Amino acid sequence: MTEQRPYAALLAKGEDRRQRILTAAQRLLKRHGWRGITLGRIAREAGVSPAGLLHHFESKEALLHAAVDARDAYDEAHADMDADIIEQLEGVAERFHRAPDLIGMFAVLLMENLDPDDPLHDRMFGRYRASVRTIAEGIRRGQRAGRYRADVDADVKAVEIVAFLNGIETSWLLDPSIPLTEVFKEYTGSLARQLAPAADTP
Amino acid sequence: MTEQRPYAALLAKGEDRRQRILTAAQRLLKRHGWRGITLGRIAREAGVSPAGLLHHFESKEALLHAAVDARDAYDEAHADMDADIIEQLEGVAERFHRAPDLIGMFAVLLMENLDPDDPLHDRMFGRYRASVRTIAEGIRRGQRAGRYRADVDADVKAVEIVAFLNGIETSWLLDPSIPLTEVFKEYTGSLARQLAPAADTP
DNA sequence: ACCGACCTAATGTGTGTTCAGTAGGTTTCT
DNA sequence: AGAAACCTACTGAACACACATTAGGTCGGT
Repeated sequence: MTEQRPYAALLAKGEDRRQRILTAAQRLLKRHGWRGITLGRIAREAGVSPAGLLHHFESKEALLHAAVDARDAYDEAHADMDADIIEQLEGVAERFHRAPDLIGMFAVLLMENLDPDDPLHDRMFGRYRASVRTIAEGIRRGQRAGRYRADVDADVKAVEIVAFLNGIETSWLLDPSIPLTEVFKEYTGSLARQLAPAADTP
Repeated sequence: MTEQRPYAALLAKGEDRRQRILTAAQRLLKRHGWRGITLGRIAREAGVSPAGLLHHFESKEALLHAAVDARDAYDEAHADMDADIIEQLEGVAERFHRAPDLIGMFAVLLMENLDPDDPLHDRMFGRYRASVRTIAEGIRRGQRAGRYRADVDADVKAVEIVAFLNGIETSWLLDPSIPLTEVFKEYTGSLARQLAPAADTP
């Protein structure tokens, strides 16, 4: 595979570089945010000159969007819609370990784009709203099916859940030594007990 | 009170200006973070020139620390140590509304100082650790007193609680229209049910 | 003479971006 | 077949601007 015609090899090299820039950007964005990182630094980590980086991404902002696109693609690939939400939540912790940069980058970017004028504000805001809506919908589905008790306000609970997810992400970024898996298990466990219909509360 | 000797009035004016700079800084920090805001902008909002601002605070970083100092002072004034943690948590929502800038600024600054080289990293990290420790201690105290069931891991639960607090702060900054009070009530309620000893779980 | 509270103007540095220019490979026109 | 035009993947140097900070000055009060 690695022996191709020279031009194809050239293109492959370019694509490889592009990927390296992107992953370097993700790692650095996670740590410093997009205001805290410079094109030069990303370029250096990827082994290119700043101008070389701009050959692949037409501006710093374009690179930023590309990094977020990658996260979107990752999520879309791993979303198992119509599974039980509690089961889904249990799977989230694993994703933290599997794609730490992609996940961690997000919480940082969210905080850097609170203002409507910020470049990613609309994407972030839309994403937040979508998360809450999806989770609320999942709860309601469970309630209709009788799997969850009906006296829980799905919208309020959904906001709580998203808050926990964002918060644990933050804590984990600040202090990677926290017992991530246990905390997830604890939270989803208590969530399950809470949503369970009267009978099987221990 | 406003009619004093001229020199005292001058000093008071200076002190007033300092306060205005500080509160302007807090509001802007909440929205843009300290990397996203310029001295000039803060100065303008406070009605001073950039150089005028630096007359009161010797550098941008000093201003930042002063803003965090204000938050520390606020917290110290409102901490009712040795109250039940769940009751304490219930009071937190109210603080959000009472001092939105002071509170909101914090979550933003936390995210901007993840790296050990960042100027506020040590303060933020120390604060995070202290929060977790305090809450865990509160849970243990309740367990020893028999008010909480003993089979909950206090350290893990404390991490969860802090994550929720940080997360809800984030959500609220992004979307101030969320039902903050209800979400707090929901979370503290489920926490109470979970920590309650066997008998009175509904 | 000295102080606090400022201001305007200049300085210097960091940084995103642009501007040629080089080295190779490919397509197209004659 | 051979040259001209064009492509991708870059680089080094220069540019332009934003922004924190400094220097020096003004003004009123002690």
